[in-house]
Amino acid sequence: MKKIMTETRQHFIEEDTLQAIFPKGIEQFAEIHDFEAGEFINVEGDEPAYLYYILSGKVKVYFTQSNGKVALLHFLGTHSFIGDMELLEARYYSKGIQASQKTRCLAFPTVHVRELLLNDVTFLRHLALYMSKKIMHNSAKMSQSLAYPLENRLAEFILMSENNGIYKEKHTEAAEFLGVSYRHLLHVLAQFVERGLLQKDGRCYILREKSILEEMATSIFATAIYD
Amino acid sequence: MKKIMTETRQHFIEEDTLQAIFPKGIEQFAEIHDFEAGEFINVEGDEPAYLYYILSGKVKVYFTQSNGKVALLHFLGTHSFIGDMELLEARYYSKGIQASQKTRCLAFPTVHVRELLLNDVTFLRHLALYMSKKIMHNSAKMSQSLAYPLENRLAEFILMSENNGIYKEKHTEAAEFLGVSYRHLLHVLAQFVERGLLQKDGRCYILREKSILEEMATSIFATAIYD
DNA sequence: AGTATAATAGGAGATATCTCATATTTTGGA
DNA sequence: TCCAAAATATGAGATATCTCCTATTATACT
Repeated sequence: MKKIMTETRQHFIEEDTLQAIFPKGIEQFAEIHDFEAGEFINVEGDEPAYLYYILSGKVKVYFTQSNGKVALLHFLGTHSFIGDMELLEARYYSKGIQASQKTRCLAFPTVHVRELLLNDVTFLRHLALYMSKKIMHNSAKMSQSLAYPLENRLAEFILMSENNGIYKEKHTEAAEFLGVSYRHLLHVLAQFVERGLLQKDGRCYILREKSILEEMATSIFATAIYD
Repeated sequence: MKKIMTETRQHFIEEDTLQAIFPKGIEQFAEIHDFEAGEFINVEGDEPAYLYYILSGKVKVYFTQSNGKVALLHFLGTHSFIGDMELLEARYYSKGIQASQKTRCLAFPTVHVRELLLNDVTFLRHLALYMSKKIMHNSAKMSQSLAYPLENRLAEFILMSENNGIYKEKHTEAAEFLGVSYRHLLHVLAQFVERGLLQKDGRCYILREKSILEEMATSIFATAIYD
């Protein structure tokens, strides 16, 4: 992880969008953290020291279940918060957060900004709105996703996690995330290869027919409620 | 729907829990609305005129999908909000809300309380916390639910929607909610009857072995993350 | 380096679930 | 009152998905 220093930092913090979200006076605490793909932003169980706001990139959220299996819970992209729940109520068990691509975040040290943020009406309003959108997005997704076979959900997952045309998630994690057996995931992946959508290259897969994958994936959301 | 008048009203509004959520000065706008089972609290698409806070009972949230099918989205119980998203941002398309049992709500006319609530730090904090819990609950549920066959999810659904030991949801709606085909739902229901868990009585089902149903249902949440 | 553990890979049979087809009954208006 | 639409029921065959099994690599730890 790399922290960016003053001049460049000012540049980001003065963005209009950020003015509309974060209160005056928070600039002095703002840092900018850059993470490489694969780097851990937070280790599961650790009290996160920062409230992050994603400026660019994408991260994965992990959680270890009681049976010891690690489950990929979801992805977060630009304009998402990390550590928002812990900011609201410290007792929450934090999850593992890993950068899935090169990711740049605004980072506020929790101890310094908690008071300020939790007493700022604009920030709280934004946070509530952010969460309400997330809830709607989740429930729309959930109700739809049950209705489609793995083929469609896998297409979406591949597009979500691909980098530069290369898909290389661990099958064990993908299976957990998609809620299917490892065996069946392999089966459908093999079908994709057979149909020429993917090309296997060692342990990775090269996306050969992105447009078809997109078509299969978007059919899930053709009837989705919210964007 | 019945509105409750002054003396009784005061009684509810002075509850400690409510003091901790809603700002001073809101009492003058507070109303108490009672709904009978089956009564509609909000008609889909109507701008809800009230922000509701459920004091007791249970409601169902409906949504009409683009294909015209009506889907049961979820249930809300005590301490839940109705109309919170619309309070935050009016443009949201409201859903249909129907009382599933006798339900009593605190009701605040949106036009009168929006300003007050959206500028109250305590309320916003509570709302954000409420939403963050909902998010966690949803995602825990989603990740778990995919992993279990209909048998378990149906057991949970029956317990959730049963009243006085009688289950009488429409099969079409239940199938939508559970994300399975109508045919399969009937199949599993028939199994339940055959095993003596339910007893068919005309168009209703009588719960015969609630403890077994509970066991099947809770097995879903044995490894759940949050309560 | 060597060994245990996790990840990859694929076969085969069992289940869960879907689709389609068809008949009957309810229900909500014209 | 009657009709069209929706809900209930059930059968049969097709698919999706699971479980169990067995091998073969990677990976991590000693």
